[in-house]
Amino acid sequence: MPVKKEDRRVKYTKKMLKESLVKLMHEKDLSRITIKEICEEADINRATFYAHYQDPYDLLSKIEDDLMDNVQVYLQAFDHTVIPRSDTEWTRTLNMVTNILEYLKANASLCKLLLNDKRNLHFQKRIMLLVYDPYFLHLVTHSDYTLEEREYVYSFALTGCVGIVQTWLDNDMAQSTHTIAQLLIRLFYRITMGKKEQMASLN
Amino acid sequence: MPVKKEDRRVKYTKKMLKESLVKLMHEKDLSRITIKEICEEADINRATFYAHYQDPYDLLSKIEDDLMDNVQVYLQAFDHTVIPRSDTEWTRTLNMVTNILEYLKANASLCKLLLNDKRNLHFQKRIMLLVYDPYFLHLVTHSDYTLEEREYVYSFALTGCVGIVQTWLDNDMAQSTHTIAQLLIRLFYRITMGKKEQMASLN
DNA sequence: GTTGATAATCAACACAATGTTGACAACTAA
DNA sequence: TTAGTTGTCAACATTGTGTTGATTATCAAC
Repeated sequence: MPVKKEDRRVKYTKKMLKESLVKLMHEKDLSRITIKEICEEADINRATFYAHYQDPYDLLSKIEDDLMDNVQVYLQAFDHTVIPRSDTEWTRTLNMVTNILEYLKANASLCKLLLNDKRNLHFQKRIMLLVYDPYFLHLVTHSDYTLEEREYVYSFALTGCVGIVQTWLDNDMAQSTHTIAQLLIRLFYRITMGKKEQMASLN
Repeated sequence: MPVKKEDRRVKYTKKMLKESLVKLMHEKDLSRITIKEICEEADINRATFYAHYQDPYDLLSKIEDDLMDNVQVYLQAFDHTVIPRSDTEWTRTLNMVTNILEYLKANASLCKLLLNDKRNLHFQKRIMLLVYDPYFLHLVTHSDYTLEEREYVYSFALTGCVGIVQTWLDNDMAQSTHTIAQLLIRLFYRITMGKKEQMASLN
């Protein structure tokens, strides 16, 4: 994102403030966290906070951006314009989704904070969109839904996936990433593809 | 909720504070709204605010409760333990969902505020649960999903429905409530029912 | 109606958080 | 090493918070 290289001090300040907010969010709700607290915890002057962020919500959104960037890495190698048809292609899709879930699991503490907040679906959807949005156009053109329906069907499938990941985190990731990845893909396609497209390999 | 009858003054105070918050939320984000502002707008002393609510978030949750109560009315007459099988039963289900959507449409201004906030899925899910939770047990026992899968499938379907309503509100309710209700029911059952249960009447 | 116990409202207070300034210090690139 | 730029911070005025005890409205019982 920042084109120009960041000052060493800025890097330090931002790192400290981010860590501080995450720590505080484990203790209490964001709405009860003050800028003063964040700065005291990070041992950074409050005025410096204002030099970089508007308020705690703004800071949180930057933490979200960081996580998004990391997830993005797993998608770089994945060609989104291919609708899986062969066994090999299904395996590739499954691997990609599994990798992302593995990443969420490895960073469970932060992810639960960001993804599992019942009052904050916004971020969850952003993550899902990262994965599925490039698919959309290709998928719907192969379905038997009417044009008007397609947007809603997509919305259903996308938000549905968010719901699964939320529940998985709620259950402390009791199921394997592979199991969840399979279920995610299976349900997503069960919805987005038309009847004629239902893949035997998914059932 | 309140067993005892409320003082006339209390009714007035709560009404004013709620209206005030809703008005302010049309202007700016909840995180930027202060208790002082709410009270000035409502012309109520700040100390009185504290006598009834903790903070603006608490007040908002009470506004949500009010809306929940209203939606609940549409469900009273509806028997949740029946899985629709006959045409008549499907029509009853469709009517119930349509009625709720009509209510949301009639209160679009408030509903968009509560339901369409991308950062607040919590309330949306509450509404959906109101409708579908009683169904759950009956539905999954008739599906071909494994026991482990059922919780996730349900979560997918429920959250998916939220996504559709959000999108509908985003589109300024361009489609008829009937169209959306049909799609909601169709997709919900397409997911929650097993293959063997797929109803011809829904396609 | 009048009354008296109960409960809600509010003005005023002490304190805590906010947002901004201008002076100083650290960083970078020449 | 140095000059110019940029980041940090102490201190200030302002605004918001949460609580108290005095005051007033409500309502049930008479």
